[in-house]
Amino acid sequence: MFKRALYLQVRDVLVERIAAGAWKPGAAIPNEVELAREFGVSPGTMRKALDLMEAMRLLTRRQGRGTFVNDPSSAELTARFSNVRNPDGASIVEEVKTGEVAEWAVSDVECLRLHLSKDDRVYRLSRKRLHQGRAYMIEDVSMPVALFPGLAGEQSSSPGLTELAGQYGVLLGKAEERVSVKDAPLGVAEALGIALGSPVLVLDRVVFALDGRPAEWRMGWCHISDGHYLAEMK
Amino acid sequence: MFKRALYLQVRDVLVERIAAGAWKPGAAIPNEVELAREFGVSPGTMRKALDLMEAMRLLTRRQGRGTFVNDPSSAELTARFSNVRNPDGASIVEEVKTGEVAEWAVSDVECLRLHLSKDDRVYRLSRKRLHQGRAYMIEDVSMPVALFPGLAGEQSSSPGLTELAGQYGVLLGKAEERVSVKDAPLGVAEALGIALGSPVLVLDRVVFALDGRPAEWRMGWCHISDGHYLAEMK
DNA sequence: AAGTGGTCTAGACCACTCA
DNA sequence: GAGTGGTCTAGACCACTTG
Repeated sequence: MFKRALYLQVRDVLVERIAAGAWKPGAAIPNEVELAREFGVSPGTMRKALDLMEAMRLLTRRQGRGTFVNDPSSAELTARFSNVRNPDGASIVEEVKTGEVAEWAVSDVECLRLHLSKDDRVYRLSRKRLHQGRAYMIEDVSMPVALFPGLAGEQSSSPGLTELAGQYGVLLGKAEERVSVKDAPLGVAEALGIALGSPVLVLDRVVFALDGRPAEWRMGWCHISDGHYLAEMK
Repeated sequence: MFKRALYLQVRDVLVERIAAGAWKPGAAIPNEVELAREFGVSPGTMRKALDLMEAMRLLTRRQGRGTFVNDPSSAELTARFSNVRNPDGASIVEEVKTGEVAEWAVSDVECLRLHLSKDDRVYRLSRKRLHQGRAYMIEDVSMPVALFPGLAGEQSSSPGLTELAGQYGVLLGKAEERVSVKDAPLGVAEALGIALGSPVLVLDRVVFALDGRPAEWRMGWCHISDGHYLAEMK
């Protein structure tokens, strides 16, 4: 018989509580000893559970103040998966134009990237990112219907992934991005205002939820004259 | 008066012990209670220090067996900073041709990337990476003389950074890589066997030691027909 | 059976924040 | 001064590996 560590069980309950919205972003949660009493575990065990949640970027603890639920749609957490940078290394301050959301049957690539079956469905939309009035990236985005049910009907122009994730109780974990160089096809070249066949960075990214389910697949075609893509490795 | 946490002080001593080679890669270190006794701290404090070192990839602990020093030149730790991948996502099995090592005065870019002063000196070398007999990347590498004193004299064809770091007691931490697209200049095009002006991925990478000092700057020009650069974000 | 790391407990005291 | 998280202690017992 397999016995899951107590601090992991405690963490999972607390994570679920945040995903369900029982504790709102920005709010303080009960202090460590109180939580330990509620769960019937020792303070050390509760502390270890909270340590893990801080590492998952769900909580922020401040000595003398308390423990707070992070806002997943905060600038910091939203920028976490955007690696396009200015020459000086700063994140690009940008304007985003989002197209309409529509529901479709999955394509083969979507099956692969989003770990779906042939008969699953996805929402698709496209975006254009501008910097100083010039388009520098266009994106095709796909999200599983299963994770964001009823998305298409609700809002014609969708907010970003992090806002959606917050609304639907999907907690985001890691992302994987495949970067390559391709010649710009016609639609891309027109949208970015560059010559047909100019080389562009192709950014093929999947964002995963904390439980490992893929939450978003995005193909980006990016033309930055002076900037770069920044990868950090630990 | 500022008091550094005990477990951090303990960790620093242990890290220094590994850097100095007092504990060899692959060897087991004393068990937790013995180490705790030696340092005059409680087992819990020693455990926290060891936890941190495991997160720094310096140690591996195995329940029932013991705690072992990681080999920094192992395949796993060496591949950590190489993000070029095959279409199937696997790391490219490769052959490397390394040029001669020579000592130079720093250039402006080296000053910037390696955090050096105008009058510091660096070792430079170049490499060519082959896959199935074809060159897919050429690299210009610079390393501070201060971190690897006497490198040029010792060996004409240098081993990789991870081996050097092991020899010189430099423990590697994180890396930052700037990725962009450029037209291949003459030397690059010739070396890679592509047309002059073909677009290539430019990989501008700095590897940092655990203490934050830059240990290596590498400019790579990479042409992969079907593969990609893989970035993971946590 | 002996030895290791992994988990869990139940406290104590310190450092910081804020009213 | 009251309340919070951060550190530290000194044990106990469990799960796993090896001889």
